[in-house]
Amino acid sequence: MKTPAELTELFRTRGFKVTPQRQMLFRLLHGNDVHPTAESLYAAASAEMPTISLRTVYQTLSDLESMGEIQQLDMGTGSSRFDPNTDVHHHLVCERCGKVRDLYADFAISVPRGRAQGFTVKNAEVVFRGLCDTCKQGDEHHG
Amino acid sequence: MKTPAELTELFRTRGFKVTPQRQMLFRLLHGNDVHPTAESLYAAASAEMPTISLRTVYQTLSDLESMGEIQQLDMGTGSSRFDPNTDVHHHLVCERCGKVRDLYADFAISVPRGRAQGFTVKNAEVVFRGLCDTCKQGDEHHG
DNA sequence: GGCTTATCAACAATCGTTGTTGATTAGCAG
DNA sequence: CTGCTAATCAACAACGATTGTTGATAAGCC
Repeated sequence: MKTPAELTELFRTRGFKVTPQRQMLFRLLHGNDVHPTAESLYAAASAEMPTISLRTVYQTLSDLESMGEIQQLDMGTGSSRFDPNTDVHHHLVCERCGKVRDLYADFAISVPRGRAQGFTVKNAEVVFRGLCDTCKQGDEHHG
Repeated sequence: MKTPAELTELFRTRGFKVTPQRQMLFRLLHGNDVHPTAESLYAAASAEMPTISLRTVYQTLSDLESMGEIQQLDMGTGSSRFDPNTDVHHHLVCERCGKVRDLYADFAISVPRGRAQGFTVKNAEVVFRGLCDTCKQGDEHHG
Protein backbone atom coordinates (compact mmCIF):
# COMPACT_ATOMS: atom_id res chain seq x y z
CA MET A 1 0.00 0.00 0.00
CA LYS A 2 1.04 3.60 -0.51
CA THR A 3 2.44 5.58 2.39
CA PRO A 4 0.17 7.90 4.39
CA ALA A 5 1.80 10.85 2.63
CA GLU A 6 1.14 9.38 -0.79
CA LEU A 7 -2.44 8.61 0.10
CA THR A 8 -2.93 12.14 1.38
CA GLU A 9 -1.75 13.50 -1.94
CA LEU A 10 -3.87 11.02 -3.89
CA PHE A 11 -6.98 11.98 -1.94
CA ARG A 12 -6.40 15.70 -2.46
CA THR A 13 -5.78 15.16 -6.16
CA ARG A 14 -9.13 13.48 -6.44
CA GLY A 15 -10.94 16.21 -4.60
CA PHE A 16 -11.32 14.24 -1.38
CA LYS A 17 -10.52 15.99 1.85
CA VAL A 18 -7.95 14.63 4.21
CA THR A 19 -9.15 14.76 7.77
CA PRO A 20 -7.31 13.71 10.92
CA GLN A 21 -9.55 10.64 11.02
CA ARG A 22 -8.43 9.59 7.57
CA GLN A 23 -4.79 10.28 8.25
CA MET A 24 -4.94 8.06 11.29
CA LEU A 25 -6.53 5.27 9.27
CA PHE A 26 -3.86 5.63 6.60
CA ARG A 27 -1.29 5.13 9.33
CA LEU A 28 -3.06 2.16 10.87
CA LEU A 29 -3.31 0.43 7.53
CA HIS A 30 0.20 1.15 6.30
CA GLY A 31 2.40 -1.87 6.77
CA ASN A 32 -0.49 -3.74 8.36
CA ASP A 33 -0.31 -7.39 7.40
CA VAL A 34 -3.02 -8.90 9.61
CA HIS A 35 -6.03 -8.12 7.40
CA PRO A 36 -7.96 -6.16 10.00
CA THR A 37 -11.72 -6.07 10.14
CA ALA A 38 -13.53 -2.74 10.21
CA GLU A 39 -14.24 -3.34 13.88
CA SER A 40 -10.63 -3.98 14.80
CA LEU A 41 -9.52 -0.86 12.97
CA TYR A 42 -12.24 1.03 14.76
CA ALA A 43 -10.94 -0.25 18.09
CA ALA A 44 -7.39 0.82 17.25
CA ALA A 45 -8.58 4.18 15.98
CA SER A 46 -10.76 4.77 19.02
CA ALA A 47 -7.74 4.36 21.25
CA GLU A 48 -6.20 7.42 19.63
CA MET A 49 -9.35 9.37 18.88
CA PRO A 50 -12.23 8.30 21.09
CA THR A 51 -14.81 10.29 19.16
CA ILE A 52 -14.24 8.57 15.82
CA SER A 53 -17.21 6.63 14.57
CA LEU A 54 -17.40 3.18 13.05
CA ARG A 55 -19.17 4.77 10.11
CA THR A 56 -16.11 6.86 9.32
CA VAL A 57 -13.93 3.78 9.34
CA TYR A 58 -16.23 2.01 6.88
CA GLN A 59 -16.46 5.12 4.74
CA THR A 60 -12.70 5.54 4.50
CA LEU A 61 -12.14 1.86 3.80
CA SER A 62 -14.73 2.04 1.08
CA ASP A 63 -13.02 5.08 -0.46
CA LEU A 64 -9.65 3.35 -0.36
CA GLU A 65 -11.10 0.29 -1.99
CA SER A 66 -12.75 2.16 -4.82
CA MET A 67 -9.39 3.81 -5.50
CA GLY A 68 -7.81 0.38 -5.64
CA GLU A 69 -5.52 1.07 -2.70
CA ILE A 70 -6.79 -1.76 -0.55
CA GLN A 71 -8.67 -4.96 -1.20
CA GLN A 72 -11.79 -6.12 0.61
CA LEU A 73 -11.84 -9.81 1.44
CA ASP A 74 -14.81 -11.91 2.46
CA MET A 75 -13.63 -15.29 3.61
CA GLY A 76 -17.01 -16.30 4.92
CA THR A 77 -15.96 -15.70 8.49
CA GLY A 78 -18.67 -13.22 9.34
CA SER A 79 -17.06 -9.90 8.60
CA SER A 80 -15.00 -8.44 5.81
CA ARG A 81 -11.29 -8.04 6.13
CA PHE A 82 -9.24 -5.36 4.50
CA ASP A 83 -5.97 -6.12 2.82
CA PRO A 84 -3.55 -3.27 2.09
CA ASN A 85 -1.77 -5.60 -0.28
CA THR A 86 -3.30 -5.39 -3.73
CA ASP A 87 -0.85 -7.71 -5.50
CA VAL A 88 -2.00 -11.12 -6.63
CA HIS A 89 -1.67 -13.46 -3.69
CA HIS A 90 -3.51 -16.15 -1.80
CA HIS A 91 -4.73 -16.68 1.73
CA LEU A 92 -4.56 -18.92 4.74
CA VAL A 93 -7.78 -18.76 6.76
CA CYS A 94 -8.36 -20.08 10.26
CA GLU A 95 -11.67 -21.91 10.43
CA ARG A 96 -12.03 -21.17 14.11
CA CYS A 97 -11.07 -17.54 14.68
CA GLY A 98 -11.20 -16.17 11.15
CA LYS A 99 -7.58 -15.09 11.14
CA VAL A 100 -6.25 -14.42 7.63
CA ARG A 101 -2.65 -14.44 6.45
CA ASP A 102 -1.17 -13.73 3.05
CA LEU A 103 0.52 -16.40 1.01
CA TYR A 104 2.65 -15.40 -1.93
CA ALA A 105 2.98 -18.14 -4.46
CA ASP A 106 2.35 -18.62 -8.13
CA PHE A 107 0.17 -21.66 -8.49
CA ALA A 108 -0.40 -21.13 -12.21
CA ILE A 109 -3.97 -22.36 -11.99
CA SER A 110 -6.48 -22.02 -14.76
CA VAL A 111 -9.84 -23.45 -15.66
CA PRO A 112 -9.37 -26.58 -17.74
CA ARG A 113 -10.26 -26.02 -21.38
CA GLY A 114 -13.94 -26.22 -22.10
CA ARG A 115 -14.98 -26.33 -18.47
CA ALA A 116 -15.69 -22.66 -17.85
CA GLN A 117 -19.47 -23.13 -18.23
CA GLY A 118 -19.87 -19.79 -19.95
CA PHE A 119 -17.82 -17.86 -17.45
CA THR A 120 -15.14 -15.38 -18.40
CA VAL A 121 -12.67 -15.82 -15.60
CA LYS A 122 -10.70 -12.80 -14.41
CA ASN A 123 -8.69 -14.28 -11.59
CA ALA A 124 -8.14 -17.32 -9.43
CA GLU A 125 -7.74 -17.18 -5.69
CA VAL A 126 -6.68 -20.09 -3.56
CA VAL A 127 -7.97 -20.26 -0.01
CA PHE A 128 -6.28 -22.68 2.34
CA ARG A 129 -8.48 -23.43 5.32
CA GLY A 130 -7.33 -24.92 8.57
CA LEU A 131 -6.35 -23.93 12.07
CA CYS A 132 -3.91 -21.25 13.07
CA ASP A 133 -1.25 -21.71 15.68
CA THR A 134 -3.32 -20.22 18.48
CA CYS A 135 -6.47 -22.18 17.75
CA LYS A 136 -4.52 -25.42 17.34
CA GLN A 137 -3.32 -25.10 20.92
CA GLY A 138 -6.85 -24.59 22.15
CA ASP A 139 -7.86 -27.76 20.34
CA GLU A 140 -5.37 -29.92 22.23
CA HIS A 141 -7.20 -29.21 25.46
CA HIS A 142 -10.89 -29.47 24.72
CA GLY A 143 -11.47 -31.37 21.60
CA MET B 1 -26.12 -35.94 -2.05
CA LYS B 2 -28.20 -38.80 -0.74
CA THR B 3 -31.66 -39.41 -2.11
CA PRO B 4 -34.70 -38.08 -0.24
CA ALA B 5 -35.42 -41.65 0.91
CA GLU B 6 -31.92 -42.08 2.27
CA LEU B 7 -32.05 -38.75 4.04
CA THR B 8 -35.39 -39.65 5.55
CA GLU B 9 -33.89 -42.81 6.97
CA LEU B 10 -30.79 -40.99 8.18
CA PHE B 11 -32.85 -38.37 9.97
CA ARG B 12 -35.01 -40.99 11.70
CA THR B 13 -31.94 -42.95 12.74
CA ARG B 14 -30.58 -39.90 14.43
CA GLY B 15 -33.80 -39.15 16.25
CA PHE B 16 -34.81 -36.29 13.99
CA LYS B 17 -38.37 -36.17 12.78
CA VAL B 18 -39.16 -36.10 9.12
CA THR B 19 -41.87 -33.58 8.36
CA PRO B 20 -43.46 -32.77 5.00
CA GLN B 21 -41.45 -29.56 5.00
CA ARG B 22 -38.21 -31.46 5.30
CA GLN B 23 -39.17 -34.02 2.69
CA MET B 24 -39.87 -31.26 0.25
CA LEU B 25 -36.50 -29.65 0.94
CA PHE B 26 -34.78 -33.01 0.47
CA ARG B 27 -36.44 -33.19 -2.92
CA LEU B 28 -35.55 -29.64 -3.89
CA LEU B 29 -31.92 -30.18 -3.00
CA HIS B 30 -31.51 -33.58 -4.59
CA GLY B 31 -29.79 -33.28 -7.92
CA ASN B 32 -29.69 -29.51 -7.53
CA ASP B 33 -26.51 -28.16 -9.07
CA VAL B 34 -27.10 -24.43 -8.93
CA HIS B 35 -26.04 -23.83 -5.30
CA PRO B 36 -29.28 -22.25 -4.16
CA THR B 37 -29.46 -19.62 -1.47
CA ALA B 38 -31.78 -20.09 1.48
CA GLU B 39 -34.08 -17.49 -0.05
CA SER B 40 -34.30 -19.21 -3.42
CA LEU B 41 -35.06 -22.54 -1.76
CA TYR B 42 -37.67 -20.77 0.31
CA ALA B 43 -39.23 -19.38 -2.86
CA ALA B 44 -39.33 -22.80 -4.48
CA ALA B 45 -40.69 -24.39 -1.33
CA SER B 46 -43.34 -21.70 -0.90
CA ALA B 47 -44.67 -22.50 -4.36
CA GLU B 48 -45.56 -25.98 -3.14
CA MET B 49 -46.35 -25.19 0.46
CA PRO B 50 -47.26 -21.53 0.94
CA THR B 51 -47.20 -21.75 4.72
CA ILE B 52 -43.61 -22.87 5.05
CA SER B 53 -41.38 -20.39 6.82
CA LEU B 54 -37.91 -19.17 5.93
CA ARG B 55 -36.86 -20.21 9.41
CA THR B 56 -37.67 -23.82 8.63
CA VAL B 57 -35.57 -23.70 5.48
CA TYR B 58 -32.60 -22.36 7.41
CA GLN B 59 -33.11 -24.91 10.17
CA THR B 60 -33.22 -27.85 7.79
CA LEU B 61 -30.19 -26.63 5.86
CA SER B 62 -28.33 -26.27 9.11
CA ASP B 63 -29.28 -29.80 10.13
CA LEU B 64 -28.15 -31.19 6.80
CA GLU B 65 -24.88 -29.35 7.05
CA SER B 66 -24.09 -30.59 10.53
CA MET B 67 -24.70 -34.13 9.27
CA GLY B 68 -22.26 -33.45 6.45
CA GLU B 69 -24.88 -34.00 3.75
CA ILE B 70 -24.54 -30.57 2.23
CA GLN B 71 -21.91 -27.87 2.25
CA GLN B 72 -22.45 -24.22 3.06
CA LEU B 73 -20.53 -21.84 0.83
CA ASP B 74 -19.86 -18.18 1.45
CA MET B 75 -18.39 -16.62 -1.64
CA GLY B 76 -18.65 -13.11 -0.30
CA THR B 77 -21.67 -12.38 -2.43
CA GLY B 78 -24.01 -11.41 0.36
CA SER B 79 -25.75 -14.64 1.17
CA SER B 80 -24.69 -18.22 1.75
CA ARG B 81 -25.18 -20.84 -0.89
CA PHE B 82 -25.80 -24.48 -0.23
CA ASP B 83 -24.04 -27.18 -2.17
CA PRO B 84 -25.45 -30.72 -2.13
CA ASN B 85 -22.12 -31.89 -3.47
CA THR B 86 -19.73 -32.63 -0.63
CA ASP B 87 -16.87 -33.97 -2.74
CA VAL B 88 -13.72 -31.92 -3.12
CA HIS B 89 -14.30 -29.47 -5.92
CA HIS B 90 -13.82 -25.84 -6.84
CA HIS B 91 -16.03 -22.97 -7.88
CA LEU B 92 -16.70 -20.42 -10.56
CA VAL B 93 -18.27 -17.28 -9.11
CA CYS B 94 -19.92 -14.45 -11.00
CA GLU B 95 -18.78 -11.12 -9.60
CA ARG B 96 -21.97 -9.44 -10.70
CA CYS B 97 -24.88 -11.72 -9.86
CA GLY B 98 -23.27 -14.10 -7.41
CA LYS B 99 -23.97 -17.18 -9.50
CA VAL B 100 -21.88 -20.18 -8.44
CA ARG B 101 -21.00 -23.25 -10.49
CA ASP B 102 -19.02 -26.34 -9.61
CA LEU B 103 -15.72 -27.11 -11.20
CA TYR B 104 -14.27 -30.57 -10.86
CA ALA B 105 -10.55 -30.62 -11.27
CA ASP B 106 -7.56 -31.77 -9.31
CA PHE B 107 -5.21 -28.84 -9.11
CA ALA B 108 -2.85 -30.56 -6.66
CA ILE B 109 -2.19 -27.35 -4.81
CA SER B 110 -0.43 -27.19 -1.50
CA VAL B 111 1.21 -24.59 0.67
CA PRO B 112 4.88 -24.32 -0.26
CA ARG B 113 7.13 -25.83 2.40
CA GLY B 114 7.80 -23.55 5.32
CA ARG B 115 5.23 -20.97 4.29
CA ALA B 116 2.25 -22.09 6.35
CA GLN B 117 2.86 -19.43 9.03
CA GLY B 118 1.83 -21.78 11.81
CA PHE B 119 -1.34 -22.94 10.10
CA THR B 120 -2.36 -26.58 9.84
CA VAL B 121 -4.08 -26.63 6.49
CA LYS B 122 -7.01 -28.98 5.98
CA ASN B 123 -8.04 -28.15 2.46
CA ALA B 124 -7.52 -25.85 -0.47
CA GLU B 125 -10.32 -24.32 -2.48
CA VAL B 126 -9.86 -22.45 -5.69
CA VAL B 127 -12.31 -19.70 -6.51
CA PHE B 128 -12.37 -18.44 -10.07
CA ARG B 129 -14.02 -15.04 -10.27
CA GLY B 130 -15.37 -13.45 -13.39
CA LEU B 131 -18.58 -12.91 -15.25
CA CYS B 132 -21.15 -15.51 -16.15
CA ASP B 133 -22.75 -15.80 -19.55
CA THR B 134 -25.80 -13.78 -18.62
CA CYS B 135 -23.93 -10.92 -16.97
CA LYS B 136 -21.41 -10.76 -19.79
CA GLN B 137 -24.21 -9.97 -22.23
CA GLY B 138 -25.43 -7.19 -19.97
CA ASP B 139 -21.93 -5.72 -19.96
CA GLU B 140 -21.81 -5.36 -23.73
CA HIS B 141 -24.58 -2.80 -23.59
CA HIS B 142 -23.84 -0.52 -20.69
CA GLY B 143 -20.33 -1.01 -19.53
C1' DG C 1 -55.83 -43.13 20.19
C1' DG C 2 -52.57 -41.00 23.36
C1' DC C 3 -48.03 -39.44 25.02
C1' DT C 4 -43.67 -37.16 24.48
C1' DT C 5 -40.71 -34.32 22.31
C1' DA C 6 -39.00 -32.45 17.99
C1' DT C 7 -40.53 -29.26 14.83
C1' DC C 8 -43.42 -25.74 13.20
C1' DA C 9 -44.64 -20.61 11.99
C1' DA C 10 -44.48 -16.18 13.67
C1' DC C 11 -41.97 -12.76 15.66
C1' DA C 12 -38.19 -10.34 17.69
C1' DA C 13 -33.32 -9.84 17.93
C1' DT C 14 -28.63 -9.98 16.29
C1' DC C 15 -24.66 -8.84 13.35
C1' DG C 16 -22.18 -6.48 9.83
C1' DT C 17 -22.88 -2.86 6.95
C1' DT C 18 -24.99 1.18 4.63
C1' DG C 19 -28.31 5.25 4.28
C1' DT C 20 -29.64 9.82 6.25
C1' DT C 21 -29.02 14.13 8.50
C1' DG C 22 -27.70 18.38 10.53
C1' DA C 23 -23.36 20.12 12.38
C1' DT C 24 -18.49 20.63 11.52
C1' DT C 25 -14.28 21.45 9.07
C1' DA C 26 -10.77 20.99 5.10
C1' DG C 27 -9.34 23.35 1.23
C1' DC C 28 -9.07 27.38 -1.04
C1' DA C 29 -9.92 32.52 -2.56
C1' DG C 30 -9.30 36.84 -1.09
C1' DC D 1 -6.25 35.43 8.84
C1' DT D 2 -11.33 35.46 7.34
C1' DG D 3 -14.91 33.66 5.09
C1' DC D 4 -17.11 30.49 1.74
C1' DT D 5 -18.63 25.98 0.16
C1' DA D 6 -18.65 21.37 -0.38
C1' DA D 7 -16.86 17.22 1.69
C1' DT D 8 -16.83 14.91 5.86
C1' DC D 9 -18.07 14.11 10.40
C1' DA D 10 -20.76 11.57 14.41
C1' DA D 11 -25.07 9.98 15.65
C1' DC D 12 -28.83 7.44 14.51
C1' DA D 13 -31.93 4.70 11.87
C1' DA D 14 -32.42 1.18 8.52
C1' DC D 15 -31.11 -2.72 5.93
C1' DG D 16 -30.41 -7.84 4.54
C1' DA D 17 -29.03 -12.28 6.13
C1' DT D 18 -29.33 -15.15 9.79
C1' DT D 19 -30.45 -16.89 14.46
C1' DG D 20 -33.01 -16.94 19.02
C1' DT D 21 -37.55 -17.48 21.35
C1' DT D 22 -42.14 -19.13 22.02
C1' DG D 23 -46.56 -21.31 22.24
C1' DA D 24 -48.95 -24.37 19.09
C1' DT D 25 -48.67 -28.52 16.31
C1' DA D 26 -47.63 -33.02 14.77
C1' DA D 27 -44.11 -37.09 14.03
C1' DG D 28 -42.73 -41.20 16.01
C1' DC D 29 -43.65 -44.74 19.07
C1' DC D 30 -46.49 -47.15 22.56
